[in-house]
This record gives sequence, C-alpha cells and structure tokens, in this order.
Amino acid sequence: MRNPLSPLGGTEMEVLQHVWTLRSATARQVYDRIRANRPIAYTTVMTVMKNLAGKGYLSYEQDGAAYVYAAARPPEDVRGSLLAGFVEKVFGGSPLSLVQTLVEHEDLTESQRAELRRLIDTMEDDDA
Amino acid sequence: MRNPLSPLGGTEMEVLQHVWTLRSATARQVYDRIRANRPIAYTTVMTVMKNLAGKGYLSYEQDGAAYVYAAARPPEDVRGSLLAGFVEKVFGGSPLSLVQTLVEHEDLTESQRAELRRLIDTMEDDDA
DNA sequence: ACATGCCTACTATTCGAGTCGTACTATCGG
DNA sequence: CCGATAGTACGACTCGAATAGTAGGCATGT
Repeated sequence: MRNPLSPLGGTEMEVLQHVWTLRSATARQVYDRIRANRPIAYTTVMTVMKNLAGKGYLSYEQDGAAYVYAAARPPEDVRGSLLAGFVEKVFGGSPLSLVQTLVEHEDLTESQRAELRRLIDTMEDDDA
Repeated sequence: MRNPLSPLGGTEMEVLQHVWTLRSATARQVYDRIRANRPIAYTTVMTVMKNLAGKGYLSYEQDGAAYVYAAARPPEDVRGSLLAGFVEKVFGGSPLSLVQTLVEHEDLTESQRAELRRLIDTMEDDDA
C-alpha cells in the first residue's frame, strides 16, 4: 500500500497497545495477551514486534535469551500523529467535525460528558 | 491486509471526500480535483471509484457515456464507523483519551475551543 | 465517413501488512 | 554433558490497496 490511511496496521496497533500497557514486554507476554482474545501464532507476534522496532516504535534490549521490548516513542506522540492523520484524511482536517461525530455516534454516559467538559475547561485554563 | 486498521486506504478516503463534497461526481471531476494536489492517473481514479462502489460506499448511474457516482452510505455513518474503529484500536476504546490527545496535539484556536464547548452543551441539551 | 476525444473494461504490477513454518541456538535442570 | 524448553532468525506466501497501461466503444464536429 503506497498510500495507507494509517502507517500502522491493526495487529501492529494491538501489539503496541499491549507493550504500552505493560511498559516493557517480551514477545511471549504479548503473545499470551493477544491469545486471550484471538488465535495468533507466536512467531507472528515476534515478527510484528521486530517490524515495529524496525520502524522505530519499539526498542529492545537483550535479557538472557529473550528480547525485552519497550516503547521507543512516547505513546502520546504516536497516538497524536495517528490522530492528526486521521482527522486530516477522514474529517477533512476539521477536529470539530470529529468531535461532533464522536458525541453523536459513541454513546457517552453522563459522567463521560461531564469529564469531557472538564477536559476542555482545563485546557482553556492552561493557556489562560 | 487481513486485519487493517481502517477498511479504507488513503486514496480511497481521498476520493470519497471529493464525492461527498460534490454530492455526485464523475471520475473526471474527482480526477481533476485530486490532480490539483498531486499527480495521479485518470484510470487509477476510475479503478478506485469502482472499488468503492463494489464495497458499497458509492453507487452510480449511467449518464450518457459516463458513470455518475454518489454516496451510497451517508458520510456521517461512514465517518462514524471509521471513528469507532479508530477509537477502539488506537485509544483502547476510550473516546475521552482521544479528545484529550486532540486538544493537546491539535492547535485549536480560542474560537474552535469555544465551538467545542458549544458542541458538548448542545449534546447535553439534546437528550435532556 | 472519419478522426478526435472521452469514457469504460480488463489486466498487470508493486508493495506492505499479516501470517506462520522451519531451522537454528541458547539456557537450564539433572 | 545432554536433552528439553523457549527463544531467535529467516524466509515464504496471501491479500488488498495503489497505481497505471492498453484496448475498445460511442459520440460529435467537419
């Protein structure tokens, strides 16, 4: 795909999420966690993690026989980049359209909406 | 890609956006609009549009020699689905994390943030 | 009638994500 | 020292998105 909507595929994101959650993880750990949800081969997880390392999303260091992977870039940066691309390509660059769609499609609870408001208030306080 | 992050690629989204904007469009019209931004072959646009029709995103009817394409699904539905998948895969299913990242990474102007607040207020009014 | 131009149909190629198998290696308990 | 266990390296194959070339059809003006 010469022009992907996202530079990361579904499985790559899945692996990344697990590593982020665990802070640092071996292929085995990630494999076990994914396995809890769906079938996948151990070698597939390994390959994906190596690819992610090759793309600069993960770093690793050797611990005995195994590699221990950790985030090479702050999760928030990665999410931010992905989000920016998504807003651009799906919502024509309008973050507001995105939020509008979000509140219309996702069923937010009362408390979630309150939280959302708080978030925006905080943001405005920040640069006030 | 057996497990894509998004069911649509970058060029497919690009074409879709143009058709949505134009309400209905021929391959030629979309081709011209994309051409204004980057080089692409006319036949590529045709192929993509046909693919999108095959996937149920576009419909078409014959007008003389040419096909006129139009949205087969409401843009908001499509955006909603894509967004839901995105929230799930990139933000672990938390719309709030997404918004948080949004306000931190996108440089929103004062008026955009005000608009954002208004959006949420409206939402709460709606189901109150 | 015919060339010109625009359209479609069909086909092909490339590339990356996803998936996994096999073979090799290293570590550790006994 | 040796087998079992667990890890790595490497390679292979599929599929879909992206890209585009070529062939053929149908109008229209001269």
